[in-house]
Amino acid sequence: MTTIKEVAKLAGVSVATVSRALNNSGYVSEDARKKVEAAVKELNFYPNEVARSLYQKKSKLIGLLLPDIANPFFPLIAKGVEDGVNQRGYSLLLGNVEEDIEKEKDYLKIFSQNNIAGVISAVQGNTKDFQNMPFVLLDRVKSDHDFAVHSDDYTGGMMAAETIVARKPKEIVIMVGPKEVPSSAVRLAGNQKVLKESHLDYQLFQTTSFKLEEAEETAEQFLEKFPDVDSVIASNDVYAMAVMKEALKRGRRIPEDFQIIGYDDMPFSRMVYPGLTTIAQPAYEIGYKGAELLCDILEKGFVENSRIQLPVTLKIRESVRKKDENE
Amino acid sequence: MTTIKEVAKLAGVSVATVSRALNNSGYVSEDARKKVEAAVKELNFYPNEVARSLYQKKSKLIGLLLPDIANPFFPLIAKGVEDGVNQRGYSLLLGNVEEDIEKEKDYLKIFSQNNIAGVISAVQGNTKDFQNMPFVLLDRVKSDHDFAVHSDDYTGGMMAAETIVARKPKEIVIMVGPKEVPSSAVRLAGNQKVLKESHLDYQLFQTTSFKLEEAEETAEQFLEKFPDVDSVIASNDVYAMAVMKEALKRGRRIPEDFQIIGYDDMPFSRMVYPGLTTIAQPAYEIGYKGAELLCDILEKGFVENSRIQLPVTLKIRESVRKKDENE
DNA sequence: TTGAAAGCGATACCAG
DNA sequence: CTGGTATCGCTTTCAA
Repeated sequence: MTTIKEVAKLAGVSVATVSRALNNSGYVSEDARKKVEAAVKELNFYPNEVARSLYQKKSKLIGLLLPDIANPFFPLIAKGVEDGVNQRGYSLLLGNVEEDIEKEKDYLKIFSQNNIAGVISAVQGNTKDFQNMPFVLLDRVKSDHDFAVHSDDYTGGMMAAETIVARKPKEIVIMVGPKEVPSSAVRLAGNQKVLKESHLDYQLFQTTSFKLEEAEETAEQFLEKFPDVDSVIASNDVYAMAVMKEALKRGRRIPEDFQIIGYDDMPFSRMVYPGLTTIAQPAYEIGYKGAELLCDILEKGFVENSRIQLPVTLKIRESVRKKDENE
Repeated sequence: MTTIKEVAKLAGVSVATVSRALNNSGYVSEDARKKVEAAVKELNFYPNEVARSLYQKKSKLIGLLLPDIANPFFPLIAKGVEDGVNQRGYSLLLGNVEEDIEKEKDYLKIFSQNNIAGVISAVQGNTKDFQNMPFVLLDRVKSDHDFAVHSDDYTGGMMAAETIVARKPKEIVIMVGPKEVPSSAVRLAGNQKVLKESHLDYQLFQTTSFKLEEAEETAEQFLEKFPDVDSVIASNDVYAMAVMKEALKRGRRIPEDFQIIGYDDMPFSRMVYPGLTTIAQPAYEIGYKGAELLCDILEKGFVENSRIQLPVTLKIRESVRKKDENE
């Protein structure tokens, strides 16, 4: 790697001048600038970020904390975050923490050791651990005063329930996401509001995780417990797909005598047969907006909207019946 | 952040002694060591990686280049890589390059600017661009002398074909992955060897991408071109699922009059109905082994096996017919 | 407008 | 065994 010193020598100026020319800071004569530019080009020079970061006490790196990169919802978020931070000249240090508090702390330490500029987290850990690092929370957001980007879970919950209500449900079961995940509770509230207003009965099935590995077993338990359920509001698309498969295996016809709606709209939800009806969260946008929000905080030091809520959309596919036109 | 200087002051020794104590390098008296440890604990000190990295010209970061993090095969690889490098004290700088040469170059530059220790890449770019960075290639491996971890594509190709051959195929079509991806050609060779030895006819359908977004359109074209195909060897699971859905939409019954085998065994392949029969690549292990290989190179400077080939396994699910027992 | 020099925080050489 | 100091590559005073 060539250094600023070599550039200075070739250009016949001091390293200070090179630095100023490169950063457009302070005065640099047109003549000096040209000489520097020529030298930079000739030597194919690009600055060492580590040295810059040491002096500035701030790197061009942003830490990304994810609960489970194998869950297809998060790669999309990651992609959005990556594009967002790249746009502003930052790169990502990856931290897949698997809902493990210790691992999260380890990563936060590593981030800090690397003079990270900020953290973007989709993990519902203790924000106290972030210490002085600026951070933005994604998706799983506590309802306090943090900077955050999330989607409209309450409306999403209502939309899911309305979709079912409008389709002659006989026996409704709501599959509720893990208690620790704040958005689960909000979605449930949305579900319940609609169901109560429609005076429809429903039952609850509490899950303990969003983990891929547990989906199939949970789906089995679910249908074991509610063998006659005909309308399911699932906790997310992964679990909806598992339930759908289990129902199909048991000979239920979808959507004729078994209908189901998921949540998230993963890339695969439209690729299965029958296509999964679901509430689409704008995962990529959540990531992208989160990145923008953090970069704004980092650069401007303040920000107009510290909480960004993104709309969800209903994707009707084949896993629910035709709408009851009499409604 | 507290620095080594503050630790030295509190411990009543020099920074040099603190450094030696922390790194177990050089001589440190028991007494001095204790004082340092006490001070470290009291101040909750941990070393700044940026400073260390500047001096050593090598950070504890490893760059990870991925073609498409939204493709469910790669998050698994990423998880394996992450666990593998974590184990050895490294962290990951993420680079999702989307099969874009320029983006790959940009990332390589960023990696270099951050004194990256090495690169793990699942992208088939030009290894010349890696310059002096040690690197390990995953999965999509050119057949030259690079360090690499990949799975046994030839055997995988044979297994896929054998699976079809043993199940009374009527009209076979092989969906061939993108020409630029080396493993596609190897798998095809494996397919063809088996098919030729069985004296079975087959047709080829060339795809141009592994991208999720193009799967559905490709699946449509595929069935448009081969409306009567009854046995498909797909290029990967994503495309297999898309074809499966398209076939189901067209009223084909799976597996009675349409059978299909995929490649990869993504997490979702077993969660769809009917379950997708496929050749499982050990994605997590590929990542993990790749990480180990790179760390060995970095630490030992050499390595016994520079190319690691992992076995693939056949996962029979419901998307193919019962085996013809007369074979 | 320029350059010399003092950091940033850690490592490692070398003299004591 | 220990501590002073040069060094890594870059930024930023400050004096000229």
